[in-house]
Amino acid sequence: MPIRVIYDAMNKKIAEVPDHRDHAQCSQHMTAVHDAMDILSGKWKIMIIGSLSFGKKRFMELLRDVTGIGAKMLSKELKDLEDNDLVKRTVYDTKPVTVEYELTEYGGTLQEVIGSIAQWGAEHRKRIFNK
Amino acid sequence: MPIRVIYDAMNKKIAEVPDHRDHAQCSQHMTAVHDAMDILSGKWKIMIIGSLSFGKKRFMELLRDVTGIGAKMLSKELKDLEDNDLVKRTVYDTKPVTVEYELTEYGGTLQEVIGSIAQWGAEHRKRIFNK
DNA sequence: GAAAGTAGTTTCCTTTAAGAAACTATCTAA
DNA sequence: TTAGATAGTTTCTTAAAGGAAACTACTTTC
Repeated sequence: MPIRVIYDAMNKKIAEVPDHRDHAQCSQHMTAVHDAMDILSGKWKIMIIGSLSFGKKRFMELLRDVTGIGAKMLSKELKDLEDNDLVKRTVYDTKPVTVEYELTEYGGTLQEVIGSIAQWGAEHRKRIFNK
Repeated sequence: MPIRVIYDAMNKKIAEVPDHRDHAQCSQHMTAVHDAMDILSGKWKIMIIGSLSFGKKRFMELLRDVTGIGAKMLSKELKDLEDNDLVKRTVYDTKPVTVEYELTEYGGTLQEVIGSIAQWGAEHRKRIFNK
């Protein structure tokens, strides 16, 4: 809990109290961060979204594109993304079946966030290398 | 690897080739994301930065503020953040010792990123609840 | 001299994330 | 009829993250 310091008229500290105002604001912020990180954290989700931002992809294409991922992880991550309405899965009744994955419009809104993360990461990398 | 489709003058597909252009661009993007996520991922780092964005804090204060964290994790995460020049640790020669943690100027630059994550997270939460 | 506060560290344990390999089921082309 | 491609699932195993509790070492206050 953040502390709020109370001063008197002479600007002398008279008390420290838990700052519920800041705390409420801060914990709302943290909840929001947590909600987003649930979707962004882990080794693969951002890469999958990144790959899909280039257009529709089939399962096997993603398996090739997203370097290093295995079928199990890909399948699990795609399910998670679908559950969160970020990715749309379409099955075509061809033989053998074709399944296409694409970003939903909502999934597209993540690109801004990812962009902001990437931008900071790029600056950070520069900084580390020029040390 | 993304695929680039080549069309002839009649706009008929004549070939599909691996798109190294997109791939190079994309993988640079991914590296940047990865660099940033190294710092942002995990259960605690963003919360610690969030707490420190309200001002300097001492170890025990952080232990109370960052709900649920234990001393071991806090100590480890603070070291990581210090190593990355995001947090500054100052020891005062009082008895018992006082140690203060604060965001560096560079650490402050993360607030924008975290803000963008939080904003998306807040919208996401609304969306989930209004379903 | 015991209790409580400072700032941690150490040890042991559990949980979660992730990966490798084998397997299912269906279909096509050689 | 056998190999290869589609889109996965299942099982087994390892690696990494995280947590609880006890412990260090020092000092002040009761």
